[in-house]
Amino acid sequence: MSETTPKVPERPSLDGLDAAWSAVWERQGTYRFDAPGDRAAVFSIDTPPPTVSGSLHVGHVFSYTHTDIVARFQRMLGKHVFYPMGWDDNGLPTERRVQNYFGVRCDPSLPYDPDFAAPEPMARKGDRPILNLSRRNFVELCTTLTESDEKAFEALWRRLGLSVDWSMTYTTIGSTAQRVSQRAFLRLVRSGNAYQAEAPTLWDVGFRTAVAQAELEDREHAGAWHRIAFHAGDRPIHIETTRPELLPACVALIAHPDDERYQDLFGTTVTSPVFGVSVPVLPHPAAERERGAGIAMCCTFGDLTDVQWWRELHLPARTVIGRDGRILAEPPDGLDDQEGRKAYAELAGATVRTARERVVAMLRASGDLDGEPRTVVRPVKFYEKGDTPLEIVSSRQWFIRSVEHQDAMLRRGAELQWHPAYMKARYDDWVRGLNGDWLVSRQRFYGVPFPIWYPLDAAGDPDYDNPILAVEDTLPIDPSSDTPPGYSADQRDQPGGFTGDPDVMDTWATSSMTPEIVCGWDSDPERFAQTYPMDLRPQAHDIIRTWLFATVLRAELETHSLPWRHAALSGWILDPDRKKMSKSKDNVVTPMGLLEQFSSDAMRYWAASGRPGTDTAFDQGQMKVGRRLATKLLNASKFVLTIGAPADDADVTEPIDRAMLAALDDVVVQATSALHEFEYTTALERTERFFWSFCDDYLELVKQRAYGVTDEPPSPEASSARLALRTALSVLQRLLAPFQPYSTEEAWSWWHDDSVHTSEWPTPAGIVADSSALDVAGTVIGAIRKAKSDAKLSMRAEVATVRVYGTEADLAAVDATRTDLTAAGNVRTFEPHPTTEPLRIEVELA
RNA sequence: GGGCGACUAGCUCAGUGGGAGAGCGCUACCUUGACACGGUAGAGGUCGCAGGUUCAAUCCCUGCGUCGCCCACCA
Repeated sequence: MSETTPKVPERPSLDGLDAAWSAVWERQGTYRFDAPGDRAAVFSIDTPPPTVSGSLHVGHVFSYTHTDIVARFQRMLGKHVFYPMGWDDNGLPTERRVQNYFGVRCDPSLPYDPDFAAPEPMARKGDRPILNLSRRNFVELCTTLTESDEKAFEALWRRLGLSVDWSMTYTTIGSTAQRVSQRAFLRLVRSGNAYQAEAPTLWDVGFRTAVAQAELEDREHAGAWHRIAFHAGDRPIHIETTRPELLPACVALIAHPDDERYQDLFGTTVTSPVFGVSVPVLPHPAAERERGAGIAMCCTFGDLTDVQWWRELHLPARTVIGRDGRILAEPPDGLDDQEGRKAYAELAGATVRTARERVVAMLRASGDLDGEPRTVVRPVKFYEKGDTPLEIVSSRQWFIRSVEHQDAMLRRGAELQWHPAYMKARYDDWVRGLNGDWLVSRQRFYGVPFPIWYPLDAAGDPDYDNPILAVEDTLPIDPSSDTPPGYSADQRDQPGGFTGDPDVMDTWATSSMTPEIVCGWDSDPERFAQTYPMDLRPQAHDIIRTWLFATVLRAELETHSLPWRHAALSGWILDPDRKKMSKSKDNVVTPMGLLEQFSSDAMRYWAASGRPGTDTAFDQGQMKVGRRLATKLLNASKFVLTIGAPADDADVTEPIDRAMLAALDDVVVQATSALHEFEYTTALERTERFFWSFCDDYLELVKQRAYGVTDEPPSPEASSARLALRTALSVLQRLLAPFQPYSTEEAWSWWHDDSVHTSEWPTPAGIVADSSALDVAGTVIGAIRKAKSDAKLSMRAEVATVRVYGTEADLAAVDATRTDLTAAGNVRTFEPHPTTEPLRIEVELA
């Protein structure tokens, strides 16, 4: 670091610092990554690319600050910090936002309109008819909107002071991400780790796409138990169901093998009411005797147990619900009864809800509804971004093998260093509970397409068993517009020609490749060697089962290693009432508004108060405190720097000065070790505590001595104080720099040419000193202050006598700091009284 | 049903096998040559409950309670 003659403003202020210093950092490339040629000298961070579907909220400010604190610490340790930013613009959230924002829908059957111009945003939902767009026009619109969102995101991050290298920014829809994602996928296909299958899959009828196990969530949903009679000859067999509309999809009744009530029925058939379909009664151990009537209606498909029975008992499929969530026009095979077909015709085209009402009416009319439906609220599976309950439909989908890698995943989880450590349990739970391979295809538009085509046979049907894989050199490709090798463009969708895979990949299938994308896995071997495996994955704990798991899986499959050494999980932001921060509230309190109101340093201070993994309350009080700390640092710096320089040959000689520096050494050790463990909260707390006592006690005590009688030349005593003050200030500015980059940079700039953020992290100076000078002086000045406060006097009030009762050591400490105490307390005389008792002070005011 | 975490002052949270802490808020006071976006002092807690281990437990062990979350089940 290069010290200069201090230039301190008349009245330091936080106002304007954010804009001024962000511009300087950008201009000077302060956070630019330069490859050192040595992996050990790099600290690489796998930043979470925030979803671009609206705006960032205070929760983002919270967790991204945590990462930045670590990045700044590592940079000051001398590491070359590899810290890119990404935007997750690919995927459903963007599509939904574009649909709602512009009032449009994608219709892939429409032709591309090259002259299409983006419509004005809708003022209110539904204020004009929905506009249908071709896939390509729709994708272009998605790109337009995300680009403007990303600009706003970057502006916020710069304002917050994230020390990312903005020259390395990536997007998950960008060509690099597409290429990496497609290349990795092709390799998985070749190695057999990706495959396609026609299978029952969880399906969101709102978005009309398959979804993965990881994207499910349970929600409390109101329904009703219906007790319905099947018929074994004249004998009614009652089942209970919450989904009577699936009655025409029933393929069997199932009871537990040991259930005495149904022994005589096993192997026989019964007839469904209304629809008159004959179905077998079968035993299966997954049937629970205690639940409902103890005998279940197995349908195509009501839930995952139905799928299990269908599979294990080799039952037929009777699909009645279409991909749009409506009852199919044609009745399923096996529904042959005339009356039954008539009944079905009344359901065709109806929504699930309407169909349910109609089936119940039919059952009531036929006398097969026993009693009235009993309402019940029970958990139902939803797609986490959807708003209708999931259905299960059979469809052709791509999967990535994960079940067979379970053990390897558990081993990787154990290798990874978790912060906090207990978060590993969530990962283990998830891996152990995997019940199927990862479904990665989505029947959507704005995403990375599968780099795959299928030959069409003479009848024009795709040959799914012999997919045509794209050539890796040509990636990224879009099979809906690019032509596969060996074919010409006019053979598209023609018998004997080819067709492109219509689907796109799940967002996680791309974002699980972020380490490979940013480190140059397939494009920059040199960078890859220097940055991968990465050092840190910071992320929120709610996406352990998705992002974290998927990234570990992909790294295992591609590079047979962990993608990073450490995972740091941050918590959520809660409302002051401890509920998860609500959207409505968040719109009122925007992050940019808060940054403007409190300053970036203040917001960062609040963020730093949330420990890793811990949910934290949104607390403007903490922001005020952070602002106070930043202001205090400016003022204390001004004071120390304007009080005058120590003599050239100055030394820290006074016991109290040495004691202060020794205590600071201790703080440096503690803060450093805490930051190494990602315990930034502890580091800040230790530093801050020292800083306030430095200002309120030490500084007040040595003030008068530091001023000195004359400035030229300063006395050895004055020099000792001045040198100690400057030494401590330098250390404190650096200790606080990761937390409060703006105020520390400002104050540092008053006496240095370089940036505090590229200066060296402080190390202990190795000062050995008896702490009693500082401790005893603190006790004495405390007693003096209390006496004055009790007497409701100014702190400047004169003290006649201070009587000190204490051991020889205590009295010696008082003697050593007598000059400082006399000046700071405005004391006339000290009277030492040797005792063996603990230190006691009597103050006699003048 | 299984698991993880939390429970300490009115609020937000540190903390340690031996003295119960910080900040905010509150009360009173102080404009002292960095700072009123400041300073000084004060009031305020049976450390969720019950057992156990220990010379000693807020801390370790067991059980329970409340809250939050994760996973599973959901005919």
